[in-house]
Amino acid sequence: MLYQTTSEPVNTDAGKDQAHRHVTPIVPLNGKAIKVACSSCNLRELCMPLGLTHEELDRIDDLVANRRKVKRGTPLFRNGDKFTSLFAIRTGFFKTSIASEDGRDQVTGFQMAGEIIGLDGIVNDQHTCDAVALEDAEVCVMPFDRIEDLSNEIHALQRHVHKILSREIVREHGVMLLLGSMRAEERLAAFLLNLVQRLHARGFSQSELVLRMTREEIGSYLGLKLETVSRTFSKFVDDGIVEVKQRHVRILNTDALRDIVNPKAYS
Amino acid sequence: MLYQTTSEPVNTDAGKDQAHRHVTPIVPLNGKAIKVACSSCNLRELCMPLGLTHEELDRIDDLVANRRKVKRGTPLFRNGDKFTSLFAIRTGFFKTSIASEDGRDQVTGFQMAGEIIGLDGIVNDQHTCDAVALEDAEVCVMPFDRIEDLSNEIHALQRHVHKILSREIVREHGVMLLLGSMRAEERLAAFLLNLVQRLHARGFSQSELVLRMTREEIGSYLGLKLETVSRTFSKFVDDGIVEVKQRHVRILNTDALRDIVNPKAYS
DNA sequence: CGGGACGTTGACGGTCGTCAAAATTAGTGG
DNA sequence: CCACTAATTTTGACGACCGTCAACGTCCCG
Repeated sequence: MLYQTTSEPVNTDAGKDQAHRHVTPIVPLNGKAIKVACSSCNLRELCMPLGLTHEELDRIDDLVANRRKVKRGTPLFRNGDKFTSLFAIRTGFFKTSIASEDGRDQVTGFQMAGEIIGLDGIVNDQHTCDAVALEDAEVCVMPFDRIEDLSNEIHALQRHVHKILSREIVREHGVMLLLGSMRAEERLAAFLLNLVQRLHARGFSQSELVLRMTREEIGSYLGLKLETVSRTFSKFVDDGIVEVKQRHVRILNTDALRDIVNPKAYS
Repeated sequence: MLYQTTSEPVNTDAGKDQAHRHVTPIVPLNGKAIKVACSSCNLRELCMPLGLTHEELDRIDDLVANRRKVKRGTPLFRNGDKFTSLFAIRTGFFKTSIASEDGRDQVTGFQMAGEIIGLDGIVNDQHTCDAVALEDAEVCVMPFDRIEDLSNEIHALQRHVHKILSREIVREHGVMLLLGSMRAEERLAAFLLNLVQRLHARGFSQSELVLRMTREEIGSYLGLKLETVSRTFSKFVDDGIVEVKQRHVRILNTDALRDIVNPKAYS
């Protein structure tokens, strides 16, 4: 059998069975959360620029106005909401999606700890997508006018903001390639490789992961119907490439997944 | 018949038969192009922030290091090129595309006068897509370090840069929706409506346009094969929605196109 | 005027969407 | 803790949409 019990953790690294457990918990002090401090946050290297001076680090702490908890299934923001802040994910897992007038919707991304969410709102001072927590989450609220003010003084921050925006553009180019030219198996293989790579960068296993989203949400992201996603998972299992037990996935053959994404890549 | 001769202009507005003819020509002075000046450019409202003071406008002129002509079929930049500058399109028409390792490629956008190109290069100081002129073009070269320096002093410019990046993210969300959930007819209808809307914002007709790209390039952008694009055009013609003569398109029924994109939108 | 790029159309097949039913799990309230 | 209901997932059968392959037509440019 794949796992002893389905409720058992999947991650092999002890102490990391819960997603993002390695994040410092917030200790209440007199019933109030202690001061937010990027400078002492162990996700800093993921969301903040490197190479800041000590003084700059202190000032960066002011970026975060407060933190906000978001319960699973609850929106962090919705299409049409006024845009005031970007959000850095401390813990939890989000999806962003847009809806067309006639009710179609498209998941535009899945975001995890250390990633920045809300960039879509800058252009019209209003969010154009929904961001929903797929598990209980906590985010750092960074008012955008503070970001703009501070990035005038800290050049590395200005540069960092530009890079974050540009990175999102490049990421979406990749999704366009996926949606525009890949078949179902290629899409799902690329999706799994991307997820596991990002999780690994956060200290999780390279080969095991827990999907936080439904088959339907995966399908929406990949431009497939949920039945196709399910069938494709089953095919991967038949081929011995992965083991799947509900949302627990173990990758048995990473190279096979890579070959699926890149059929004719010789090296 | 549709047009008297195929070489005749399609745009109904006299004096705008050539795309972007309304752009001020660059007058050579002593064999050298005259000084670049955003402050006197009639595309300013498209690429630059509004509401600048006179003094700020003068400084903005320094953003553009020089201009560069790009011949049809020639790249403005290529994947892997070092990133130094953003480019504002003065005249002409571009496509941007990315290639996967195994040779697939995906057109990620078509850009016209007043639009900014090169945003993908910021994150890793290196371009990640190819930008190729689809007709003879001219761009303003804006070194990105100048942009960053100047946006520290001119708040409206900083804000503007953020909005341009965010706008591109939102645009790509729309493309993802199209690629992920629309059928061929819907995709092509959305494509035509988008193109004609952008052209109209530049003073061209609301109902006629000249495609600067091949069926294959349209197909790559829309996630379709060129035959499907061609067939879908033919269907639109059969249905009396558009007239098509090669790359000349006249939209006869805009509402029908909207209905195709948004099948169940009642109002 | 000739060659090459581009576009159109037809026939056919594969991939994936649709519809349906059943199985498994998760969530809720007693 | 358990029972019950809703949500999610799996699997099958079938068909539509679009990709593939091929042939032909048109346009453009030297």
